[in-house]
Amino acid sequence: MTSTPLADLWPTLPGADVRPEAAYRLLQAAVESFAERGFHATTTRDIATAAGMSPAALYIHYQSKAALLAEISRAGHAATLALVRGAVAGPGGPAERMRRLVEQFTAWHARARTVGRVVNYELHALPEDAYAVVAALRLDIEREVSALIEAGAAAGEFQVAEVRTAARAVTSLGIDVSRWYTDNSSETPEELGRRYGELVLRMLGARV
Amino acid sequence: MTSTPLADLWPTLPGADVRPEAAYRLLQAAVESFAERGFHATTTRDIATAAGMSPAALYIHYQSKAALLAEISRAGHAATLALVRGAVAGPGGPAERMRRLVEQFTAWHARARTVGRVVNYELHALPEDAYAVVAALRLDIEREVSALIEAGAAAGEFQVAEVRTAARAVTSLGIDVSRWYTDNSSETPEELGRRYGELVLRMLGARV
DNA sequence: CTGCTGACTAAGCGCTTGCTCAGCATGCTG
DNA sequence: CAGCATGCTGAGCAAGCGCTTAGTCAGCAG
Repeated sequence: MTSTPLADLWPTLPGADVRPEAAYRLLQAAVESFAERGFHATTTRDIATAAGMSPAALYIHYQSKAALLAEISRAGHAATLALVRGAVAGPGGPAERMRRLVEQFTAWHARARTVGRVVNYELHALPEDAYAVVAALRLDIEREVSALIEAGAAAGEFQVAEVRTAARAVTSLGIDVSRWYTDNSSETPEELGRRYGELVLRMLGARV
Repeated sequence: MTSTPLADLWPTLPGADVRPEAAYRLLQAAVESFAERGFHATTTRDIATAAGMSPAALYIHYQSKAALLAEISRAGHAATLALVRGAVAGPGGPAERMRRLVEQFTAWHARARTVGRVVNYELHALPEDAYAVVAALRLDIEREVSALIEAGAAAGEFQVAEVRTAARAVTSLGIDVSRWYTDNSSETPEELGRRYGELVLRMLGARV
């Protein structure tokens, strides 16, 4: 069993209430298969079998294999954006907000690494229209981080030469966690989050 | 045309002298196809056509589609390890060596991003024996970075709470560059390298 | 010229893929 | 009870896959 794939993640999402239990099982099976083998190496038989059904059942709940990927990617990005906005909107100055953002962003990419892998590394397999939706969400995430760094620089809490580069580095660190984090990793997602929060604040020139 | 895929990279590698020109063209075509679409979404017809041959010609120079991937991955990892060792072996104290390492590591992942994508994101498609070879090289890379951070901490040049986590963050930042860097990126690979070098030194608590 | 070699192609084999469809069990409605 | 919708399966189709095979042809030694 992988740890906390989407059971805690999906139901709370706006517009992502996966109604029949069978559809949810298919979604879960697809996330795990796509994360492990990649979209193209996963067959519809893999997904259906993992969900305890025949291949034909998949097409009652989703239009195609690609539609499953699109739904996973959309909901995963929406969840990430919500997490980022929640952290930024909380109390405190830019440094405190940034620490919270990195802690949660990092912990999420460790805990929900299966979803994270699909979300970040299977973009190229998305149909064009689904990609457009997801690209807009990614831009929003980047803008939130950039705005926070800008605010910190303006307040004199951060010293950064280039806001865009710094923002890239911050999101990059978090995203890449979903690539390398495993069950065998010595740190819990929360520990890793705290340590990354510390590293990022120093990177941004905040007095820690 | 993508920028500097392997023309400048391959011939200098130990044990990777791709002799017949046709075999080299196939390798180049495979790198670009795997980077763009992924291993499983790339067909042998794609590769052969891009190299200006019929599908059957591929099997004269390589045993299988997977053998092509294995060769790309092996040589790419060997090149990265050589780059890391070169930077660490150079003159100066830990901070100076680390700056050089990050500058070159980052610039390489931007410049040779097609190779970088295959090397870092297609590991799961490798046959078991090829994976073992590559895993050993990756461990060597991680050890070089960890040792350098340890040396810096011992010399009082770095302040790090956890060496392993810091090493992960350093390599992670560089690797992820190959995911997001494009021809449209506003910074050159070298500019990006210098900026990342600065960020990493601050992250490690060095006085900059 | 002959005989041979190594790089290559046209054709296609056996298999797997994403997806479809006729049919069946179940449970709700009148 | 009939009538019908829902959720699902077994069987299988057309297309495309990695890879093989038989054969062509340029180049070169004798």
